[in-house]
Amino acid sequence: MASLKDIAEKTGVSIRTVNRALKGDEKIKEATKKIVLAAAKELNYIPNLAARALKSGGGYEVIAVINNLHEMHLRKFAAMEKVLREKELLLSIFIVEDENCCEDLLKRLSLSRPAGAVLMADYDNQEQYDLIKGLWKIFDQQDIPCLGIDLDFEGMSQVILDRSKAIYDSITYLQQKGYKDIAYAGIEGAFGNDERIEGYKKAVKTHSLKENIFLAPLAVGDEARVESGKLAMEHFAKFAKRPQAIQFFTDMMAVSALQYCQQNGIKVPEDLAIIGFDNQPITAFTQPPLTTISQPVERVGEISGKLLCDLIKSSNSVSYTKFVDADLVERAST
Amino acid sequence: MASLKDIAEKTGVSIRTVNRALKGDEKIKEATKKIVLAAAKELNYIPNLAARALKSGGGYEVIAVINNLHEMHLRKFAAMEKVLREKELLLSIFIVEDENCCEDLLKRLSLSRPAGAVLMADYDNQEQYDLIKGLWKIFDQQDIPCLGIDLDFEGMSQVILDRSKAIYDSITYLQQKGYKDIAYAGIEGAFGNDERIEGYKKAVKTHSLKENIFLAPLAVGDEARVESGKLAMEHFAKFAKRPQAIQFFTDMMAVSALQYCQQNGIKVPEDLAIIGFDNQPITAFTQPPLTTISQPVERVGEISGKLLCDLIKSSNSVSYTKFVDADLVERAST
DNA sequence: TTGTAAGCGTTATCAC
DNA sequence: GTGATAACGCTTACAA
Repeated sequence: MASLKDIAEKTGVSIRTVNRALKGDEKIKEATKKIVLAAAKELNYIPNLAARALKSGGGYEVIAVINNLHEMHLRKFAAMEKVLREKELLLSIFIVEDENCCEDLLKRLSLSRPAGAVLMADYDNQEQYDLIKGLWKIFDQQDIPCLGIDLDFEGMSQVILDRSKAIYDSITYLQQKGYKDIAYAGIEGAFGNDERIEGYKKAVKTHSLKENIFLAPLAVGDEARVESGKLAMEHFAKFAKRPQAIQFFTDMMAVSALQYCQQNGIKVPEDLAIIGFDNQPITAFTQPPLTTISQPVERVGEISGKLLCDLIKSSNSVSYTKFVDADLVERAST
Repeated sequence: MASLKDIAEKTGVSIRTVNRALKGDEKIKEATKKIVLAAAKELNYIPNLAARALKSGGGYEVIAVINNLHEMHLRKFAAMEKVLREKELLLSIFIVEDENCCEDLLKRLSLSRPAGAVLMADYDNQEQYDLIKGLWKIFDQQDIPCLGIDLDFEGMSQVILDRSKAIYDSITYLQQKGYKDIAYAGIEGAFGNDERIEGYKKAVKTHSLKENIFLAPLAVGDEARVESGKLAMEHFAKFAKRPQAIQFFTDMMAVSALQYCQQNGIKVPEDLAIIGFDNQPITAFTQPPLTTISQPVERVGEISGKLLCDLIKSSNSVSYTKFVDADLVERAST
């Protein structure tokens, strides 16, 4: 593997001059520069980033911390990695397993000091929240620039999906389609539920609708989510008049509601319009295909990558918050 | 940021001794070691990987190459990362974007030379196949131990799901449940289709069944897979007697078939039993829940991690192939 | 058991 | 314009 030294020897100039030629910005005779560049090309010179990082003090990798494995996260990874790669940063992943994760992270950091970190972890309960906040504190203490995605620790830079606006928009969309009695079915205390309710209430107010909210109790896991969809449908069935449209907390709930409708002879969207949240792969293939709210994962990843690069470069401790808009994916359930 | 030098100064011993204490494996007085370790902890010492890599030339990380983003892969990552972490290896991801991936990889390798690599990329067509094989050749040329997961380049070490056995087992299961006319619906030329057919044919022979195979044309993407499920159902509908059970190439196809049945008044499993392949999250919640074949992602990840560690350690160029058994997940569709 | 010192490839400060 | 040379933090042969 050719180094500056090799090029220097080959061309007969000093290492410093080779360096100047390669960097391009410093004063150097055109002729020398040409010769050096030719030699560099011939020797297949590739700069050694480890050496560069050593000299300049900075690490050259970004740790992505993640606990809940979803395709969504991976796609954010992908978009982020693309941005980071351009800045010659590597993306390294750290998977949160259990309550030892803080120790694990410290151990991980003892293997290499990253230039920055992204917390993509999410939480379902207080314990997890505390745990993840602990991870952030470690980065903070170590002065490692850290960006949270869909996380809201005070003082941390973050990229957040604007759930409130997303729901406001979806309710508005339903209202414009002519639906009048529009309900929201969420999950008490789940991450992002409050923001959704906020958007719902705002839309209800703006369009002078009747507020109709059902909250299922918090429970973790896919099965629980499916169960909550059924719970919601059973709740609304108790009343004389069913709502004309329901915005669900999540696709899982919505899909489950769809099944309930199928089993109980409720026609979607004629009798009841349904909107999910997340745009999971299934939703395109349900019966009928589900209208849903799509988190723009690529955009989130890209923005996060860029923001993190800025944080790494600037290294002042200001924290930024960036909101990202969701997209409404219209399908046959509305 | 504390360095060996800082610890040395604080404790009054030489850098070399600090290094020995931290490494642990060399001869050193217990007392000295204790003092040094305490100081290291107090100073929050984190080794500088750049410096280490610079000196020793060798990397401390494993690159995972991936192109098609699926939750499955991520879960393999997770299990693998756990194994690697124990060996003080970092997991770094490299996402394959396009036909420039070979150049990109070379560039990536100029940033850090990894200790090993895992190719988790999969392919749908010849071009992709060639591209990914190109990536492997780069690792091979650079003498970087490389493990393929569900990939079969000659001379490369690999961990492979035993699809043939999986299908043999599922057909046998159907036969033992009393089904007689058991069909296989696959996709011509898709990765793993031949192995599935092999297992199917073997089972047909063993149990003296009637061979009944339908192959949809190859097309890429989820929607295409769903479409092929419908194609398969339409194919089988043409005959006087529908098969009693169908093993599908993939969950997507099976789910689509399930929908077809619902729309056409075919009762599952009474009129027709259906088995998928992959155990995707949806399958637990379809109507009825789908019996499917589960790739033991955790086991695959773990085995891969261990095998890769062995490859890195031994550094001889023998290549290993390890087959992993799939699990049958029995649900209500059979 | 511990210490000295060289060197990995780069960058940057000086002096020429 | 160009070239010595020191330094980044770590590893490792060689001394002591």
